[in-house]
Amino acid sequence: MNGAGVAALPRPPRRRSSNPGVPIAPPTAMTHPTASPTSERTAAAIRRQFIDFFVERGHREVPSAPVFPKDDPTLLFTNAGMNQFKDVFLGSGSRDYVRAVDTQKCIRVSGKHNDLEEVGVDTYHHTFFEMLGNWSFGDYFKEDAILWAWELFTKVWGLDKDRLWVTVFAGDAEDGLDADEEAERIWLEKTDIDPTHVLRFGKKDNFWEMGETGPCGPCCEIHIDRGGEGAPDVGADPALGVNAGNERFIELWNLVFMQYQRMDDRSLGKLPACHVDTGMGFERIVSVLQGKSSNYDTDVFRPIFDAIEGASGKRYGDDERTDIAFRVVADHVRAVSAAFADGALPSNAGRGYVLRRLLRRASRYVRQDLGIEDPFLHRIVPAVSATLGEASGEIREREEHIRVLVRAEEEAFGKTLGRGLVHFGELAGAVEAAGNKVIPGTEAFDLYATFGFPRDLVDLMARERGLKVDEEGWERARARHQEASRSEGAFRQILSADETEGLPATRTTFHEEGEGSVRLQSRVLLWAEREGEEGRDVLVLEATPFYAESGGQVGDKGRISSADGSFEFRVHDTQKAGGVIVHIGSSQGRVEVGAEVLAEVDEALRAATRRHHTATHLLHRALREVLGDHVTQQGSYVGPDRLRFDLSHPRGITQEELEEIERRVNAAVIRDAAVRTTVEDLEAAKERGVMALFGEKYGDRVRVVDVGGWSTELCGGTHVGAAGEIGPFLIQSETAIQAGVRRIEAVAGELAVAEMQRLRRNLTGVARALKSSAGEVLSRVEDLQKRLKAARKAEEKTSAAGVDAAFDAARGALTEEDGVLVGALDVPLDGKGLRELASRLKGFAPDLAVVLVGTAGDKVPWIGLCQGAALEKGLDARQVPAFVRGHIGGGGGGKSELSQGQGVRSEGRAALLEALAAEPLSAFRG
RNA sequence: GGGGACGUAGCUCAACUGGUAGAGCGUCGCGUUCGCAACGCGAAGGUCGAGGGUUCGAGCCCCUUCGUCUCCA
Repeated sequence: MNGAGVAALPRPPRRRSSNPGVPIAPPTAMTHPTASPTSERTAAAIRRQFIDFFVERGHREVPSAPVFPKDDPTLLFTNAGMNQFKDVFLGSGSRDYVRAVDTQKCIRVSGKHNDLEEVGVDTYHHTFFEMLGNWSFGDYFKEDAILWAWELFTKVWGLDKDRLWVTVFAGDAEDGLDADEEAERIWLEKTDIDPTHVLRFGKKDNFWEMGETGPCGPCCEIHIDRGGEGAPDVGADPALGVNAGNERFIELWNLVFMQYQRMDDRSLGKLPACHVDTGMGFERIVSVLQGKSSNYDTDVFRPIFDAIEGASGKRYGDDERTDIAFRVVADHVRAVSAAFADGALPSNAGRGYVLRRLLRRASRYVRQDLGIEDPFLHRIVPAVSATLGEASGEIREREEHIRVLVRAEEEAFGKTLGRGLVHFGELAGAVEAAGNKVIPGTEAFDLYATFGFPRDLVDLMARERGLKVDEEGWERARARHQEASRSEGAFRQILSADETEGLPATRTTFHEEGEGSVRLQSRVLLWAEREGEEGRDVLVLEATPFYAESGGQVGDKGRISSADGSFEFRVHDTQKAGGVIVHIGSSQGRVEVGAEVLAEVDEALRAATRRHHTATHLLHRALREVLGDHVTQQGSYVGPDRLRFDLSHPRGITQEELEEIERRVNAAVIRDAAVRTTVEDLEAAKERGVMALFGEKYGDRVRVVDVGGWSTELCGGTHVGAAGEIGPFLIQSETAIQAGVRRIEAVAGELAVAEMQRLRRNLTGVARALKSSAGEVLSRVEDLQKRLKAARKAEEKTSAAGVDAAFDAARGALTEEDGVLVGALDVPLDGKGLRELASRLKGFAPDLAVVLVGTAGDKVPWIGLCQGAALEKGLDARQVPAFVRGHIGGGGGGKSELSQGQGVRSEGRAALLEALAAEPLSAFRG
């Protein structure tokens, strides 16, 4: 996804390699060359000044959205300020304000503008950053946006006009768009900018699109010339100046004017309302205002570097290698701290996997370049919390939780690394043993694909042993792996851009009292069949009683039908697309837009879900009471079939604690307190200590669900009327899902009864099988185990005695032929006994050619033993199987010294022994 | 979602092309010692993650499944 912020992000020098002749100016002399920021120029002050500037101009200050969007699977992380307003731009959602200002926490780990491997290596890439932005939703447009930006830059912050450059859209023939002369005129006529500093650029630089489809429009970028050698008007030079990809001219602010809508067929339509979306990279503006050449030299990072210096004993600025490590650690710990604070967890898939990779990358730099093996990153978390806490209170509040997660990941990485080192040792040893110097690429790649070793680490380890990695082989293996891993596109929008156009937010009635909460007459606004996708048709109504998946509660199921029976829609799932509720399911018959239909939620399922939802609140409360206040919700699932609750807790929950939790929830149910739902101001609710979930985005007016004053929580889900409706509550399992995070699964109501009956059935079944009672099962099993063990022991003893006896008998039964003991023995031993007897015989005489025939049920195990002089005479135990098979079937095999097998026709046993007795050595000859 | 690797004693790991499941650490007992550390001797401890298949025979091969790690998307 693209965003206004893309342009505001530090831009990699695009033409660095292809155009090495471009002189990169040393970014030095600046407007405010102070060594330490004055109080007006601290990062915190700058952030405040931006927000205040726009608040004074009628903007609502809104908090940053979580760093990853909970309800938008198309987006791994929030990567631009506009993400949280996407629904407004699409027209499917609305706000009760038309001007907003904020600083948005963003994470970018991939994409054309950002390569993770570059972060830290240079001095301006980040995975985590803040994006300052002001917004207009159908309110002011180009003139105000441009004039305010100019005022903030030149009047409030006092940036030198001669150093500022502006770009406007030059038009595009393919899209039939003219240049943005309106914006250009505003710059030239209404500001005092040097007219030669206004430049036109094409679609690539100055036309912004949200995605493949959707709102879009021209934009203006404000760049600054940070100075250096050369003429002052070098900015207009396409090879040297603005947008040329150098470090002298950097972009500060992108003002996007949304006025078009890109349709499915790539054509452009007019947007009903025009919006303004701006983005300014916070870390970068701070570096400019503080007169630093790098974002990392500002007080955004200094306290973090102090912490790294304190913990590592190294100093930033001493050495390029350690400097890179400093920047990587600072950046990555910022990113994961923000994500963990919002409720993300490290894992091996999706965004959790990205976070894990960030931690491992940082951890690797710590090991390689700071030379520290012990867990280190978690010690940096407090400094991150101190610097980011200002803009993101949840990081400060959850500092301890973040530390636990970071530390656990570091330790886990240490383990994986250890296993990989062993593997590498074997690999390198094999290469050396073969007298080679090159490690095959495919096998080296295994270290990467299986143990997570980065390429440079493999190279390093190889060099240390005087080896190198086969470059081409590695590349081939990588290409193969990538090919094999490719899968079809995963995410898709529920509704296309064309379908979304003009759809108002759906009115919902599931919170209403009585009938309307599950049954409602309404009009069809959209109905679309999905060719080739069974059960994925979509239906949108004007109003609906269906609850769309949100806050862990699953979407409702049910049916929507017309009165005359000509149309029926089975709803399998309900989802939200912005403010639009989308029913997903399968259609029978046809329906027109505007037709009246009856929407009916499956009440039984809804009732079960309600029980589980209210039970989840009670469980949350009980967990905090029993385990402590560090317990926070990490995620949840509330469905008709069960409830799942993930919580932060550093260790396993004991049986006693689980029982106590279960007791407290059930006690609350028995008290049968009324469940009261109120709608109040978010701030007021927080004031009185209502539990809010981290990472959850709330509007200004929130629903508070209160169960008997015992549990109060912000929640938009559906609940029972009184606690007693929940019925029995039963915890089914408690497991670890991540370090520091436990998962509880439970059921309530009829399902709990069914579950208890199932458990009882199992227990009584076991008791019956043991001819015992439920109460005595345990001691009975313990007793049985004891007896079983004793019986096994006894059996072993008799078997050992049997071997002893057979051994004694064997010595007498064998005859000597040319110095070799030969013979066939009929012994009452099973396979295992035979092997023991064989090993004793081996030690008994150096020269042997003996066949042992045992017995085991209806099978006939046997062993052929041949050693010493017998081998020299050309006898071979490998011949025995064929000889034996002739009499008793089955098979077998082995080596010249010893072969073994089992016959399946015991009736041939006597004949076999007879044949062996007559001519023992024939079994060993071909 | 797809590819790869790993699940063996309380812990860390072995076990050749299928042929008697082992080592180190830890635990327990005995001995040496006033005691401890250390050492010596000995013992206990295993559904080889689970289920199915191939085979005379499976920890090892095949399939399914669960868990963990890892890469790609």
